[in-house]
Order: sequence, then C-alpha cells, then structure tokens
Amino acid sequence: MDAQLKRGVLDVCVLAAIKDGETYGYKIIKDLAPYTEMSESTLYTILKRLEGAKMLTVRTAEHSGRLRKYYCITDEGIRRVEEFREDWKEILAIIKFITKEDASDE
Amino acid sequence: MDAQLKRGVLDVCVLAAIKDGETYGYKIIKDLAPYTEMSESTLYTILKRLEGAKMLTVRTAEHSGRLRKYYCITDEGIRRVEEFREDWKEILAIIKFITKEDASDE
DNA sequence: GTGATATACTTCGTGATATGATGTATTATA
DNA sequence: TATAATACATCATATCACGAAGTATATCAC
Repeated sequence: MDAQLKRGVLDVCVLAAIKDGETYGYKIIKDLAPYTEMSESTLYTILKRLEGAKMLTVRTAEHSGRLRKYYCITDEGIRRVEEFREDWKEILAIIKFITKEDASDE
Repeated sequence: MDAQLKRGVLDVCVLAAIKDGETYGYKIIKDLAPYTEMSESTLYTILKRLEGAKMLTVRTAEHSGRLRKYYCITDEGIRRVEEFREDWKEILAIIKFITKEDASDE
C-alpha cells in the first residue's frame, strides 16, 4: 500500500496497540500484522518518537535472558488518540468529496 | 489539522477536483476549500507531480490578459482514484482497530 | 551439537512530500 | 491610487515510512 497514505495513522495505530496495557515492540508488530504490516525499523522509530513526545513511558526488563522494553501509554498519548478521532471526521469529509458518495460504508 | 494525515489523500483529492472537467489551479484551491485548505505551494507541487506521472494533461491558454493552465485528467489518473478506493478499504480496517468500533459511521 | 528460525532491539541512509516564505505579474475594486 | 483578488512559480525545511544491515540470545529440528 502507498506509504504516504499510512502517515498520520501509524503512530496512532501504535498508541492504540499499547492502550490496553503494557506491551513491547516485537509483540506490537505481531498484533498489528492482521491490520497493517509494519517493518521493525518503522515501529521502533515510531516508538522512540512517541516516547520523545511523552505519549509513552518505557521500562526495560529482562525476559528469559533477553532485554525487553515495555511501553505504557500516558494521558498525553490517550489525548492524541482522541484528537485523531476529531481529525478523522475531517478526513471522512474529504473522502466523501473524492468518492462522491458516502466514504464510510464501503 | 495534522499535515501527515492528509498525505496520500491530497493528490487524489486534486484528481477528484479535476475529474468532472477541465479546470485550473486557482479554482481547485477554491473548490477544495470547504473540504480542506490547501496552500498554493502545495497545490502547484501536486499538479506538477501528477502531470509528471501522466495522470493529468495541461494546456496553457489566455484568460482576460492572464495565462492560465488548464488541467484534464487522464485514464491513468482515473485509475489512480480507483486504486485509492482499494487502499482506502485497508485504511478503514486499520481505523477500526484504532477506534475499536466501526470507524465508518462517525 | 549444529544449523536454522524466532525473538528483540538499533542505526543509517534514502526518498517522498506538505508547507511557509517569497517572488512575479495582471486585473478588479474601493 | 492603493488594496485586494487572481494566477502561477521556486526554494528551503521538516517530517517520516521503509529497506538494509547489524547485534545478540533462545529455541527447535535434524
């Protein structure tokens, strides 16, 4: 799929994957796979970005000999998802214009 | 609105604006304004890109002393819009995951 | 026991592209 | 006659998805 189309969706997608409870990078990729395939480089870049924006907190812990980084969503992160839902309404209006019919039920 | 979210939508948006018949840059901006505000630099960049991709044809004509560039959509451009509709279904599936409910009817 | 595969995270470079700033030039309007 | 509207162009900048390549351990099949 066109990479450009995913922009602005992927970071919220990652937040959504973390929303339900602490998780880690590798698992996020597997969890999202049915919806969208995301390369490791993409995911870890996004995680670092979200962490920098204080939308996630991180703790490192050992798990069967390997180190894992566990991520938690913050209030800021939750706000980001809400904000997205608002923006999404505008996008739907644009799509409606493009398709000249209700973009939603298809 | 988040600029990233518009990526991948804007070029198809421009194609959609041209789809119904020959038009020109300045008019496209005005026509799209109710749906999404687009700066001139953005629009003319997109038009040039679409022209390069053979999704548009251009002719220059004088109109009340000023030069105007009139754009027409090509079969290739129409195909792009169709393709977008396919990609869009995938995006809707992702959004469904994010919002944990039907993303369409909202 | 050893080679393949899965797990887990990192870094770097590249290409695509939206947008602000700025410029040029003519016409219409107050 | 100044201001706004029309109309298009160029440049620099910042953001970001992704492939490629790397590091390291664990597990499983043969």
